[in-house]
Amino acid sequence: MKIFNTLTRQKEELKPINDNEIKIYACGPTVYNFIHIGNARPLCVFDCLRRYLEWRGNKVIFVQNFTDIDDKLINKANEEGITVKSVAERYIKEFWIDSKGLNIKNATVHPKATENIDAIIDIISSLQEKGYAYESNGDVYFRSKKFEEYGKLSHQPLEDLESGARVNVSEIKEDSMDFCMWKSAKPDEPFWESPWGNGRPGWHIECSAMAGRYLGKTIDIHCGGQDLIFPHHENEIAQSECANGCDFAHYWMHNGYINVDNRKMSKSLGNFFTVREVAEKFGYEPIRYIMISSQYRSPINYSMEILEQSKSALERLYNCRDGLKFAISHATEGGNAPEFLETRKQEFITAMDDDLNTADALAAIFSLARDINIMIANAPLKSACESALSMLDELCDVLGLLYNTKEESLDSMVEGLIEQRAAARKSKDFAAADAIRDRLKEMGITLEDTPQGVKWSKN
RNA sequence: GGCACCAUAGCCAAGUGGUAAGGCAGAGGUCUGCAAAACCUUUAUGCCCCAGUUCAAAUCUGGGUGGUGCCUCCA
Repeated sequence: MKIFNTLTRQKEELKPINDNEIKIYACGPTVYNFIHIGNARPLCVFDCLRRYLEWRGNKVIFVQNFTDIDDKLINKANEEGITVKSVAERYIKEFWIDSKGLNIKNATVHPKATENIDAIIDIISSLQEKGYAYESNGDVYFRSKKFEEYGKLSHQPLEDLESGARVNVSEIKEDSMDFCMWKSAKPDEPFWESPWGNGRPGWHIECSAMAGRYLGKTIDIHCGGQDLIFPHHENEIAQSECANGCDFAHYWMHNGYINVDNRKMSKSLGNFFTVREVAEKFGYEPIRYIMISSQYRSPINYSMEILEQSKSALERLYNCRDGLKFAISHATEGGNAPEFLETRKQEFITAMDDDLNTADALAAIFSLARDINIMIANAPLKSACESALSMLDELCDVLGLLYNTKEESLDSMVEGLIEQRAAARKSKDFAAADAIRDRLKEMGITLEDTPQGVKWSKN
């Protein structure tokens, strides 16, 4: 499989450190609010990456953290007059609801920053011993200029980053490009004891510490949104590589933004939509579909229109699967797996192997759906249908789609109505038949007449 | 100022040298008592513009135009 590596700015063959085992670290949410659509993209995209690698026979160790101590959490806690811990707990709970709704598989480990303070202190101490960190007024900073490779991920020499910086140089720091790893506690802030006094960790150091603790000194893939390249990931590299003396991550993957009216969706611009509010109107699955329907590095312009389109596109796939299930229940025994299954599977693999081209992979699934629909129309044998169903489910599952299971049974009242309608149709009383069909439609049950009999589905 | 990215039909979106995938929406048809679903046909002689390279360019090169992002918390 080839992956576009931000570090080298080109597609590279993925070569894991250990055969058939891939260690992935994905930066997780800062839990001070509901996640928005922009946050949902890396969640969906890298979940696909993980599912695909697993489907291809790899063991994937996937670590995604929760940032549960941070200025934004403290502000939120102060606003609401509650503790930082309760803010974190609340939004972690909300995160799980959205995450489950989007069909994101749980990571192997979901570490919290506050549960890894010891590891954070260890790495800072080690950096201090090596001369990469210095203490100032109870804060601890990283000496960016001491790390010669600083800027290698964002491909910016330090001087250029510096000249563009809009931050005022603080008297506490030796240099404007130094960044904070440990912040001394202000009154009424949560804190932990440390060699530098009471304080709390900075944002970048927690990821270095947790990646190191749960995945080792060198990991295979580190991923996140493009806006994390600088400074977050650049700083993680500096910290981890200086502390450990080896590569931090071999591959860096960054997803593109979700835009609104062609502008980046972000909290500071205030043009964001939460996953929750969108899901309440359209359901979760169209959101995931949108994330899958284009290549992960290109921008997506969010709109109601694409949500509607995604919903319709999904409907096509659901119809195909329903049709297949109906065919299976009415087919005669026997038959073999049709040849097109393997063809479409190969198309799917080729697409995914090319830097996770989910758009092309999805096209392979739609081609498969067409093949299946044509097959169904020609009274196929049972085994042919069963193997087609399992292929459809298998490929959709790699993309994490078609996960909403519809009800498979009807209550006796509805069954009675369906029988009455069948009788009415037989006696050519179409008015009565249509009345029953309309009534069931209002109840959320759609009837379709097929050569094999009536087919129903629930919304 | 530095460094990047993007521009393909009404909408979304693949394709990065060999003659425009797929989805949504639209049109016509088949099937059906009617519908629904499905299937078939159809919808860009053209991929922002201008030059150039080439037998061949959406794809490569140069120059424009328009838009965006990062350099500050951000996925």
